[in-house]
Amino acid sequence: MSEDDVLRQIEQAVIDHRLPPGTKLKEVQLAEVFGVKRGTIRKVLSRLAYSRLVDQLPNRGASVAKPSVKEGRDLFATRRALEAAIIQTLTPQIEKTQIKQLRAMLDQERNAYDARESKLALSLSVDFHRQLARMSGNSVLEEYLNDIIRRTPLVILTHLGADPQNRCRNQEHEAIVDAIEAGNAKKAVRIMNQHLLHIENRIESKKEPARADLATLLLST
Amino acid sequence: MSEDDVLRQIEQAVIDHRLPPGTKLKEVQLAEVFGVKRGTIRKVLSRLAYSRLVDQLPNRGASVAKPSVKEGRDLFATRRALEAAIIQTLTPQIEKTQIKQLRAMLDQERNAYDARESKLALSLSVDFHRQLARMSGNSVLEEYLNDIIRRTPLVILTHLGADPQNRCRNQEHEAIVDAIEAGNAKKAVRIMNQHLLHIENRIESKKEPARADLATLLLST
DNA sequence: TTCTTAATTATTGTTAACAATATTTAATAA
DNA sequence: TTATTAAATATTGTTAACAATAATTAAGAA
Repeated sequence: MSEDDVLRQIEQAVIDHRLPPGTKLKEVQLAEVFGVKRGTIRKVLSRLAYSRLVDQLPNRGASVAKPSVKEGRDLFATRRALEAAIIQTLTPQIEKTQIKQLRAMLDQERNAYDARESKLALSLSVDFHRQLARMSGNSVLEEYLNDIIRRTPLVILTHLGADPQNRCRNQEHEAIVDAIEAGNAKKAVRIMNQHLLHIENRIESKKEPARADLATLLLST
Repeated sequence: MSEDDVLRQIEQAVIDHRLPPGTKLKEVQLAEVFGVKRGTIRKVLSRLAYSRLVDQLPNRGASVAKPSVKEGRDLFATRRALEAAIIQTLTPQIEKTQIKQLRAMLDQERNAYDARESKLALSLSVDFHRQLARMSGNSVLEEYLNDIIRRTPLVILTHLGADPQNRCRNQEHEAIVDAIEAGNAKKAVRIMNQHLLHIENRIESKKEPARADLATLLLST
């Protein structure tokens, strides 16, 4: 199993919340599980740390990251900015064949939904956002959006749990493509913003978990 | 010398174009130069590769990245989107003391310019952009902007050389702060866009260096 | 010469042993 | 008991030797 394989496996385990936030990631243990040397694991862990999926402390190893509510909010706000830029770039230049391709993806997504294939639907829904980024033709926008997309499940999981409500709605995706096809970038951006805010607001409304501030806790009675 | 020190030194060497794009970065050589073990260099190189400052090919080592014209364009377009988001976030929430702080930075910047302290002026000019990001309070926006800022000198150097024209203009920075202070985010964004397009268009106008496509080269006579 | 192949050298990649640090357990004293 | 210290264990970090690959040079054949 290659370094990239190990990376993907751990990433997927985080997304599927088989590895909940805070889980300690021990090097020898992981090396045994995946049948690779410890050096491979060390490289993978530092890559995951770079993309903020794990926290690393010197001499104390790595653990699955626990993004704060603040980080979650900031992540979504940044995502809105990037997705808007993607739509504004894509809309005036999109080709008919690309519209068709997007429609085909939405059909698949809808089918998965209807068939209650929850996991597949989620994955296709993410693919839709990735595909818009790809079609924009701006590789840097694409790169950063993918980065954010990788970080998003951890935020949602940490603060909202695996509630099926915390997902993209298929109709909104369709409305976005409609607006793009009509050449109405502003409208597409507006729907995208609503679309993201729909999830974002659920985080927003959660309180930051009470800081473990001993002084406050003891004096508050 | 620590790992982070080595990273900074190499980064600075790239910015100062003491290490021009394409320069091979050999591990033992670097290890000797900085007086560290090869392992340290290997970690630094993979970090630099992650942030796209160096290219890494399996079994063929690392070299200073040579971003394409396309990548340069994409980078600037993304930067405009992020800087716009930063201004839009910052403008409605900025405090008087922060305005003062920005003004003080601009004074320093102007002084450096007037004193022909070219290198210092450039560095302060970059700090201005960083500071706006910081003040926005969105750590993810800040993180991504810093990423882009790190990549920018390489793009400029590769495609425009060390021409002093390729720099931020102090007056534009002042106009941006004026608009922010007036609570006019739209205007601030407009100026920021012009500001960035001023440099961006110089890349834009350059042709992509003729692809070393042998077939074309041979058949074109 | 010019091309091909082999040998040499240089460079990157991997590994296992060791070192340093953190964590847990056990032992002792109050 | 509880707190404190010491020992044992577990975990991460570093290193130097080795392996694998690439690049260079030398040698030989056309």
